[in-house]
Amino acid sequence: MSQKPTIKDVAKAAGVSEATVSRALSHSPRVKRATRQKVQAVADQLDYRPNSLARGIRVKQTHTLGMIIPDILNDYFTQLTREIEDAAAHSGYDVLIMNTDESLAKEAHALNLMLEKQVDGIIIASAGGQTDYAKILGTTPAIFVDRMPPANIRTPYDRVIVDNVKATCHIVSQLLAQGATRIGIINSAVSFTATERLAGYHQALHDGGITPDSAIEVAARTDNSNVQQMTRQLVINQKCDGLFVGDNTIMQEVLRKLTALNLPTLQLGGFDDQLWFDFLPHPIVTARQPIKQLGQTVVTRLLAHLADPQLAPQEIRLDAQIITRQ
Amino acid sequence: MSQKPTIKDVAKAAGVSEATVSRALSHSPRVKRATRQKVQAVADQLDYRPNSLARGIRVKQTHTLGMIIPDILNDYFTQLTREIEDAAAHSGYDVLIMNTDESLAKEAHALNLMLEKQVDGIIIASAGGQTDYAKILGTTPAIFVDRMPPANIRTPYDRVIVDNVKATCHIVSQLLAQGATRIGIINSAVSFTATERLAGYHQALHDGGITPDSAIEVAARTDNSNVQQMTRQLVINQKCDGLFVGDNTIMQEVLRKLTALNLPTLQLGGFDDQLWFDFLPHPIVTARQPIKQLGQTVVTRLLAHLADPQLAPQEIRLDAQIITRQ
DNA sequence: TAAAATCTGTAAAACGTTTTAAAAAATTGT
DNA sequence: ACAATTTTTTAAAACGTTTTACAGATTTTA
Repeated sequence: MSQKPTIKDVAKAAGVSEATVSRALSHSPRVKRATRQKVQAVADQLDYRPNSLARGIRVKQTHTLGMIIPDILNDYFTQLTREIEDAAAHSGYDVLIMNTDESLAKEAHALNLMLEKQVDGIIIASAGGQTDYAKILGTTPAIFVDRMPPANIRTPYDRVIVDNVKATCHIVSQLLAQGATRIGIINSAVSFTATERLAGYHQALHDGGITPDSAIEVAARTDNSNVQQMTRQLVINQKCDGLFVGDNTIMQEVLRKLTALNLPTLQLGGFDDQLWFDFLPHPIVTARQPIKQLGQTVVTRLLAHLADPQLAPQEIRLDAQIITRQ
Repeated sequence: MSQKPTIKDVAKAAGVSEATVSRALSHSPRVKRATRQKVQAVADQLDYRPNSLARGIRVKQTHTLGMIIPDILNDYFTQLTREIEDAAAHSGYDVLIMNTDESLAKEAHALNLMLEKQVDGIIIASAGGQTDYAKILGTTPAIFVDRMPPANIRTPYDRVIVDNVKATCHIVSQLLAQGATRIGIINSAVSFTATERLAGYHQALHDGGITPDSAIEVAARTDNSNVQQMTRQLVINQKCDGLFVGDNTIMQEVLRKLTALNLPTLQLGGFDDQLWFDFLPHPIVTARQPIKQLGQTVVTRLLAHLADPQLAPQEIRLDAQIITRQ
């Protein structure tokens, strides 16, 4: 029946004031060694745990960061999340993670929730709409990672992202070097990164002296089962001997189709390396993002903004690592 | 410069008391239509968002559940997390997710944090130590999923879990039916589920009239790179023609070695189905856990306990689905 | 040993909400 | 028109902390 003990209970049991308990437990120098120990003992004995809600309301800080990701089932984002958690924990911050499922409604909900919970700052991998983040966020600091808001939206925030153009250009060039002559591209229809990856693809073709052919440039939604159809279209009808897939999740469906079609000579490239690519019959060329570094950079910058709200926003680009197999 | 608006600001701007604002925004019937609309308008205009910390401290409820998972990179747990988020959202609850990385220290930290944040209930996939959860949790309701505390620890909590014995027995029997005669097992050394899966393995051997051989029963840590060595030991030295792998993560290393060894006739079985198993040269037999149902059950039961703290704890077992390929 | 300085402790205010108790306003019945 | 009732609003208390301003001890200085 006993309710949770409060600081008042501890104070009474230790024969001391609430203020002293507070200070004793937060290792303030303003309490004698002896009393601190007495208070600590009583607190332990009662299993007292300070109510961080009450604390948060008083000190106007929660030591919590919010993180918004569009897809918790996407390996890339779970890895990124883990690195961000680590980096944050290192600085004494906790991370409240919310998954938006690529839905703008859920993203809005998540943002509101985080603001109501008074997170000190927010890390956003955007779901990609025309959201006016500045209006929603108000004075709360934020930072974007991987998925940035569209260019026509004014964002006074930092952005941390991999150089998609450069990386994609490398991958496609590598496919060309491996002998491909006609390389198709299947891109994500929604995400911010798609535009950049398409640019990189074009760059590589240009560097290789190849004229782009819009017939072999397609965009798909990740939940679209006709990715398989598109794959067939490109490799059979259009006779592509190379294929670049611009999205993690889409890659799965492409592989499913390729497995069925059994085309051992197709040159395949994609973004975001997966461990299990090693076990596939097809040697895939990928860009491995420097996820740890991304995570650390994000946290470092966000904390810097917490410390100094005047800090000018900037865009930080990191290089991906190209993985070739065989 | 402007600080976040509080209820007081809204009250002043709307020419009404704070109490009225509170009631207007929470759709209490005790405020006139006209005033509610006026208040709502002012609140919108000021971008007012109630401070849920303050609210939580007053009503002693946060409408938040905590969820503790041992490995955010393990597909099984991310999927489970997602289902739990969905189920919780459906009942108006949010989920605070924390990853323990299989570390008891991190698990303890996560538990404390959640309690301090006053979550209404906690969902635990245990990291597997001798933790006295009842002592830590105090009066906070909790429920275990997948990874339960060891049998020697008294737990007055619900437990939701798949029938590992039965599922493993099915898988191994299937491998036998497919022609395997000597099936080795590589199990996780740490997790709770390992014991049960070993039992299922023995059951299947017994059913098939085969005498177990402890030389081909090994346990590994997921971070242990000599999983590859163990694999070699079993399939080369011990001449196993079948292999059951009791853990998701360990499976990856096994596959790496098998790819190198190139043994097309080996019969392979594992727990937790992965989409990409479809793309592998080896047809793997797996148990697919009813993750959606697990998630829903967990949330339903936990909320039931919130509503009625007297509810007797019980263990709920669900059946896994066996997936055979080719 | 008195004055000054330093430690250690306390009472009360503050944080932003919700809710209780009571007052004010509107509505109803006669 | 006025009492009785019901509806709407408010002032103040409460939630569990931290912190400010102050006071009582203790130590240092001269």
